[in-house]
Amino acid sequence: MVSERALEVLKVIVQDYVDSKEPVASKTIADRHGFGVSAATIRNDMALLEEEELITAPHTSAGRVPTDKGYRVFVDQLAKIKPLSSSQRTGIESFLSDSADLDDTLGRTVRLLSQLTNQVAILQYPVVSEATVRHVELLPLGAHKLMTVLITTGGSVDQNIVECPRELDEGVVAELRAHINSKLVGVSLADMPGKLVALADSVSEQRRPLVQALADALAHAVEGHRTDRLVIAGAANLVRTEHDFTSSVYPLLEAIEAQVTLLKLFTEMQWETTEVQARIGRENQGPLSEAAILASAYQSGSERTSTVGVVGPTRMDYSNNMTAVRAVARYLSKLLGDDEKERA
Amino acid sequence: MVSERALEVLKVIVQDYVDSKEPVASKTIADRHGFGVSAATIRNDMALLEEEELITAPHTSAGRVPTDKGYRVFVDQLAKIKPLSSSQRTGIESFLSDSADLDDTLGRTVRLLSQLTNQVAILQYPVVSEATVRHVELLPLGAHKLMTVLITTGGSVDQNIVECPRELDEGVVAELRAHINSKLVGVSLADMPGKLVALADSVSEQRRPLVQALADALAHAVEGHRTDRLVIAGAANLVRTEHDFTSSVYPLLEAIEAQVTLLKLFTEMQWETTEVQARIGRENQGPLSEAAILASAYQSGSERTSTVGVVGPTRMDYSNNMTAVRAVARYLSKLLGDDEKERA
DNA sequence: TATTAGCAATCACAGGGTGTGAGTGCCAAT
DNA sequence: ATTGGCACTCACACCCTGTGATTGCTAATA
Repeated sequence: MVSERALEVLKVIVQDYVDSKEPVASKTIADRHGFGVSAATIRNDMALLEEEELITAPHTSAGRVPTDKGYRVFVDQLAKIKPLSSSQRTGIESFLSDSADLDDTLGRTVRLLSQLTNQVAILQYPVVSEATVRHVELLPLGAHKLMTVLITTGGSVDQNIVECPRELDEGVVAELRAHINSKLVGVSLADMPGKLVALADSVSEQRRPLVQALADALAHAVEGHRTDRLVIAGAANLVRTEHDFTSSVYPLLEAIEAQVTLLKLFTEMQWETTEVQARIGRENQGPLSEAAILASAYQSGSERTSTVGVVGPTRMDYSNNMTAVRAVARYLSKLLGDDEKERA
Repeated sequence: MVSERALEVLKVIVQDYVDSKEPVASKTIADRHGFGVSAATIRNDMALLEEEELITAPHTSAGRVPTDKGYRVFVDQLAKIKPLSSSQRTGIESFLSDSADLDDTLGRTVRLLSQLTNQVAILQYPVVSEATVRHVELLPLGAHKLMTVLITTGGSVDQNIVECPRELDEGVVAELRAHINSKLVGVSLADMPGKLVALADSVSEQRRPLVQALADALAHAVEGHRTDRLVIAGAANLVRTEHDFTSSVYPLLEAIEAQVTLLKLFTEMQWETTEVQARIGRENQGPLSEAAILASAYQSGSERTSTVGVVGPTRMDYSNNMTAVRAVARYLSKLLGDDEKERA
């Protein structure tokens, strides 16, 4: 078992190392922090911490560096979530004031988080699967194309383009629009697949091919709606901190761009325990095994939650970044969770 | 003036250097390519090319490397736009088959271009400023929020959220919706600002604050619509080719993410001359001065064109990449330019 | 038992010297 | 105009060494 002081030593090592990027020596600790003990004593504690695999020495005559496990203990037991600095506070508040459209808001938010943390920021799109259909718009694009627009009570808008075999006139389109809306408005997205099948059967033989195509397009929109997407900002920060990764950042950046790995990770996370979760180094498989991910859930509708977070090297300022992630998640909940009133 | 053969030598130097990343020696050229002259002769030509600042020697006993000017001559006079390889052709064709919604199509396309070139691919959103308003939808989000949805004949959809001072019931919303649509449908985006001012004056004193807020939101949508956006894919490729940049890629990646530099560049480009334009190295200011940009215009509506291209190190396979950029631009023109029929 | 001082041992790293080889530049010959 | 020959240059890799930082251990101490 490690002593109380040994844990303090670990804390100091993490903080110093994150700050300086240099392995931390026993002497430095004894000198700079008020432990009131000599370097030799610190060394004994360090030997203990090393036995527990919380720190490691890059080579014989170097100071110590935290291991993944060391960071984990730091995050779980030692890191205090600092209050926001005033500059961070004003940054967030200047965002609160400006309420533009959803895409814009999410884009700004993720860029804000990236700037607050100096890391790559990741934001999962809100998913509102309990939303219902608000309106379906049909929109002719030339003589042979029709655009479907699906608007849901969740506020999302999905567009699809459908090729039409025959020429269309505005009258037919208006008629179809009215018919489709009468059948679909109020239907929940979960029930859409069934209703869409019924839709094609509800029209005359002659119109069936076209309506079938429209139904497919809408089904595609519902499906694409379910499929999560990520908004990413600050990828340049990965390059800036490149030296913190032993291998190339290429596979990491590639994985972030491909999104699938992170989406999987976000889906698997359990939010019962803590507000901000951390995945550190080898706790992640594959290309993320040299990175740390901090993530927090935000309320994106009445029940569903989505995830927002940052990705960076394991050598990052956990306290500061966890604070920022939490603040941004709360901000998003406040902004998007309001809809709850509507359904309550 | 440089001789015909000297130009051939330049061509070989560019090709070899792009391929091997090593400075190209006179002996290598004489050996590997069928010039039928000795290395000494090649050296004379190389001295000539160096005088013209088309190539340069990194140090005394090294081969030669093309300068920015050398790449320029190569691109303008020597690079043949190769036909697409069969794998490239099948890649593009497998995309043509799948027509989903606009965002999805653009996203897929830019990822395709990135894969074809192994560079960062950039796609400017289609802008259709001559579009007119097709429909305006109002959508209550809880008791105090209203979402405006602006649908244009160009097929774009913009959403905005408006805070309402007072409670709203569905009847009022429906009334407003009908009124706003009666005033705005058919108005071109260019005329929108004026019409929106008139809109607020057309309602009763009591409703004016709300309608004014809605008008502002729509104005914001029109404005945001004009503001170009970029879709980016394959940023990881910049990291992969990092060693080709003398300074860090950080400022470059930052500039690409910030978009403004590239948007400015795209706007300034003149498309009368060639189908694919190149901007090489120091021809660009600031963070792009070590990069090369290949870009081509595509038809995004009846008159307006947008731009698609790639960004990479100056040491890139210009022939192949120009081919890919041109092919993708043509594909997009075919896909989006169809609307022309509608207006003809 | 916990702490400390002292000291030998280890090892990364930077600095300096050196040799090698690749490639050029130039000159005289063709 | 082209070529063979040769001296010259210079980056780079290699090795060697000294230095300094830091630890681990041991014996003394509170």
